[in-house]
Amino acid sequence: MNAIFKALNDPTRRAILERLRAGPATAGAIAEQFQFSAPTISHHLDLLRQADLVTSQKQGQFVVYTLNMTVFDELLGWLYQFKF
Amino acid sequence: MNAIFKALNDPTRRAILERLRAGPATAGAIAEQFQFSAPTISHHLDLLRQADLVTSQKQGQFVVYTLNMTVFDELLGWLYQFKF
DNA sequence: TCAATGTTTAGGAAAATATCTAAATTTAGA
DNA sequence: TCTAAATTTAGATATTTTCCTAAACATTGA
Repeated sequence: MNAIFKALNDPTRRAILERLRAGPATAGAIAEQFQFSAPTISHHLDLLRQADLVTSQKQGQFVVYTLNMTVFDELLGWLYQFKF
Repeated sequence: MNAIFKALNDPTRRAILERLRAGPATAGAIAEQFQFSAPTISHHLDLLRQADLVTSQKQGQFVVYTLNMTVFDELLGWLYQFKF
């Protein structure tokens, strides 16, 4: 839970998640959309992966990142305790 | 949105929210449940209030904090974009 | 009015975070 | 095999965050 909220507590990382809604993308393609350096984006992706919000698969020299929806269920479960 | 995720990115603050599920409580009553000093808890409550996750009313020398559920809807809305 | 109680504000120290550049690693392809 | 491209790792710095103690503020009630 800690890792999830930590990962979500950054506008760039949330924007990356929103980008991945459109489908998987390579680290480079993701980095292009932001003004930050590739290492900075790589670090953000690492935090998202630590929270299991994304998965990554190496494809040749590329690394493809994919949104992992299952973690959102855990988050929704936490939030719903406040609704009822 | 930023303020909400910032407020939720701390285990003590999340515990405070869970405490308030049981009903409103004074700053002092909340502080008693944790090992931290009163000023520290006061600061956490301030961040929760900035995110509008709680409201506060002064009642005499006490300040009563109440969970504000309406913000959770905003959060749920953000999360649901990933589900569909 | 004065002392006690509840809470917040101020100021500061230690730890965590976000960012950068430079360097290392891995793979593709000439 | 060598070079170029994609990505990550390492190391450094600036900012933010969390926590503390001391002080200030506000309210109650003797």
